[in-house]
Amino acid sequence: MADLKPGVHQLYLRDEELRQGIELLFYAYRDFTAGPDAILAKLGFGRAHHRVIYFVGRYPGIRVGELLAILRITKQSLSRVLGQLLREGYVAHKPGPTDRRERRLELTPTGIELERQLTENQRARVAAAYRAAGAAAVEGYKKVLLGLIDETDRARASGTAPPPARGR
Amino acid sequence: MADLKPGVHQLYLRDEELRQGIELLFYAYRDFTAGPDAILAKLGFGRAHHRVIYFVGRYPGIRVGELLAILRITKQSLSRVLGQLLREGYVAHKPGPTDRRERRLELTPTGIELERQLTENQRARVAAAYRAAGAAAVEGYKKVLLGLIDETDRARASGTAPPPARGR
DNA sequence: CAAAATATGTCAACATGGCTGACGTATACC
DNA sequence: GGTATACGTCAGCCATGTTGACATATTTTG
Repeated sequence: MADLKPGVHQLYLRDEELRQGIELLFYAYRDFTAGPDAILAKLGFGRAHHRVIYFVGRYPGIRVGELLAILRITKQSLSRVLGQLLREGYVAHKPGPTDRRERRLELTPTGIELERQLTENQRARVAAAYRAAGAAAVEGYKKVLLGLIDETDRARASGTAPPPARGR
Repeated sequence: MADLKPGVHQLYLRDEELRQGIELLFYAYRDFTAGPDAILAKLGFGRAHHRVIYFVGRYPGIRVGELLAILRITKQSLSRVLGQLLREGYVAHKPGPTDRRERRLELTPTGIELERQLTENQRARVAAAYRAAGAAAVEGYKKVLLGLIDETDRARASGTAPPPARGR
């Protein structure tokens, strides 16, 4: 019963370590989305609306196709929420400057206000976690998360890619 | 156009920094769940089934109520997926050792095999990210994620809490 | 022991947000 | 002038969350 072989022991540690990495992500995401969800529910919106508002706010002038690539959902799914946001005046669109087939999206003042309110919640949570963990930990956090992201999207996620709506 | 006031500049950096922290979580979660989702789809299961299988595998003998607390969903929602998993032979239950109202859940051999298959995908992803980032970064990753989790669940998420199904 | 509390399940109805497939329109490009 | 592209829409399906009400078995408590 004593003295497990080191190989076995290491395997156990490794599994525990990896499972913890998995679970932390689950719990963090679960709690991270809870705040905005509550605000959205009052407006008759859902998490999908938040994502659209967030990224349109983040990249004003973004094209529909770029939004689809970021969210990784179908245009029909996007259409439902984006249509609502357009009709209810949170998002506006105008034709692209050179290619008039494009719809360049941006937040209206109402949309900006909602975005601020929603994201403030998450920003505060991240800020608190950063403060508690320290600058070195933050670097590690970013490094590991970046490694979890599909290689094709790492540039975008790390902010080293040019913003989507460059050619305005 | 030159020389922004330091206050303004810092505010900008801070916002960028926090937004990046938010987005990394979004992208990582998006890509992290994609692999298992594909496997599950073939079996007619969804992400919810994975979560149940995962945590039952993680804590054999877990009670239904504990599972609800971890997942933060209603018993009706859980019932749907758990019922399927029970009927299709991935999960089994037996009465609690002292309190026979309880249903202690565990994976069947079939369930264990599916769990392995699903989680292996994520374990590999985490392992690769850990390897690429280094041990120090991993510490930071854990520290920050832990700070993002509701305080009530930090002990559980960090593995410092006793496993739910202790009294077997 | 009877009553209350607890652990769990179930039925029914509804909302959100994914998906596929098919088809339509406007604009750009060769 | 024909093809490709950016985007939209209609219709229907599925997974998974919700609320509310009620049922059953078992434990705890006065």
